Amino acid sequence: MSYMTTTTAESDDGMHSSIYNESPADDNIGNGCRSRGKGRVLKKGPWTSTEDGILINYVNKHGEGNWNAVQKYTILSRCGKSCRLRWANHLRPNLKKGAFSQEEERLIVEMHAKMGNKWAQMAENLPGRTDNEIKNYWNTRIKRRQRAGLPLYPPDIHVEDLQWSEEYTTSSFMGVDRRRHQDFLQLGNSKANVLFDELNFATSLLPRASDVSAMFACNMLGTGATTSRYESYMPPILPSPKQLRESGSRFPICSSNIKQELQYPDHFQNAAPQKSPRSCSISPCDVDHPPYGNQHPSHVMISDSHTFTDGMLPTSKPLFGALKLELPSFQFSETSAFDQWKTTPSPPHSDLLDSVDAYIQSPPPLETEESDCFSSCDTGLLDMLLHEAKIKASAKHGLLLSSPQKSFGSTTYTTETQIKSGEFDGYQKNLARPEIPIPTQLSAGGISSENVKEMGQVLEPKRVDITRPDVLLASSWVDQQGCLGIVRDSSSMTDALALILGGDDIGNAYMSAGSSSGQAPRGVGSCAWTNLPPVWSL
DNA sequence: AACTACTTCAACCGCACGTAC
DNA sequence: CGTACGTGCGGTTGAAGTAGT
Repeated sequence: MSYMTTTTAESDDGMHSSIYNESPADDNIGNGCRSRGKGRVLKKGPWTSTEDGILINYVNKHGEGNWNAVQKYTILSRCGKSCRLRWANHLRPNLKKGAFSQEEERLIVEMHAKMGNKWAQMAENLPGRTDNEIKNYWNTRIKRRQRAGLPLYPPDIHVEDLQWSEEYTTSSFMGVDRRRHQDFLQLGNSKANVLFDELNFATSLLPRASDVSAMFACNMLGTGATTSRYESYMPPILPSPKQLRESGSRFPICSSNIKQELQYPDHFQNAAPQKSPRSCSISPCDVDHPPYGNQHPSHVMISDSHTFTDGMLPTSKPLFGALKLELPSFQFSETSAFDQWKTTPSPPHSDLLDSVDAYIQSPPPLETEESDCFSSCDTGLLDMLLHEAKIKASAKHGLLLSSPQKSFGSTTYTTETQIKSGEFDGYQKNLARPEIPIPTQLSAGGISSENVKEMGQVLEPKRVDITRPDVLLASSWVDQQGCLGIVRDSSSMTDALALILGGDDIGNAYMSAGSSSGQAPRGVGSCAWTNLPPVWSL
């Protein structure tokens, strides 16, 4: 960075350089980021690899939290908030980068319907995803929908659901956050009964939380997780880009009858018998593929009349749009700084995106015929039905024995304890990389349980991805073989090394790791990040 | 190739809350 | 009890990238 200079300083991290900010933004230190400590001017703007390394080192040494102390203990001239943000959004282990899978998108839509712009809470339920990521995704989605003149939510999401959930869900169903909890405690009697009902509702959900955890586990497994009942949430068949393009096709609505059978996890169906209108879910065919008929009486149409209130939506304008139909997450986006860690090539999906553009730009006619729906959905629905039956049978045999480690809304579900089936053995062994790339043709062509089983076998050898930074950070070490020529940011990394290598232990370890591979020199940066010894835990 | 429009996303900002003193 | 500080959250911004002309 042009505004970076290095001078000499000392820190207890043994780094002998100081980073000063010559950015013109220096004088614009905001309230939340007051310049403190060592009389430094706090740097703003994009983070460099050097800074990342320093921060990672700090966290490994001192743990998360106490972010303002970063300035004290390192040469990093960033405010605590900035450090926390950087760590949380980009550096912490087990972060999942790349496009959202359809399952994740579905969850986001559903959660947004339930809680509104509670990005942090949503992130808790999307392991590896950050609130910022979800927020960005959602905002993008809204823009798309606005442009396309499409409803924000699939029509299955009831207005009542939103009203209810907006008011209470975050403190009952999705976990008690600080602010809502206070509201909860301060509620007068007028709301107490209602709230008590909701609490019962929420409580009734908890015993079935294993289902939810399984859902998330499946999400994390990223395969559509065919052994999960929640596979039924997935659109059974994705139209090919060509189909989309040529037909201006939409994902049809599945009939409400079928929805009743398939769309609801049991805990949704059973949880609120007196509040059935509040059930809030999305049919398999609806997620991101909104039908365009007004088939549901409570079809949510965001309009200027503020159908949504309480800031449920960030805009009062019509919120419409179609979503891109992306393949399941491929861990790292093309633009991610970490994307070069991936060892498997991204499947081409530009066609798919193109098709979505076409899809967006050519909204289908309003009339949606059921026959259309079934013509597109029928095979998928059969698959779903069959598979649903399988799932239920499997579940009875203890296929999904797990239970969440914490309540639904207050934790990130780990998958380790959730999947006991032998069918998931492969996944269990590779939890560090829960998202398994799905070949385009498979994901786009519909996934049956058998398909995914096969996929699991086929993909098995690739599951251990020791090149992922989060794996590296989470695990203690990756041997030299982990250096696969992956360059995180070779130029800046070189700078980083130049900075870090001040004769300190870290730098030495760093250097030795990078140079001992016995391979032809690729440049220091090319291996440095993959060859990190347990240096970050020094 | 140059320009413009649009999209994406990292980072910032202000505010609210919790905690320590 | 009041204040300062640390942290987390949601909204917003703007740079970089991409697509279209």
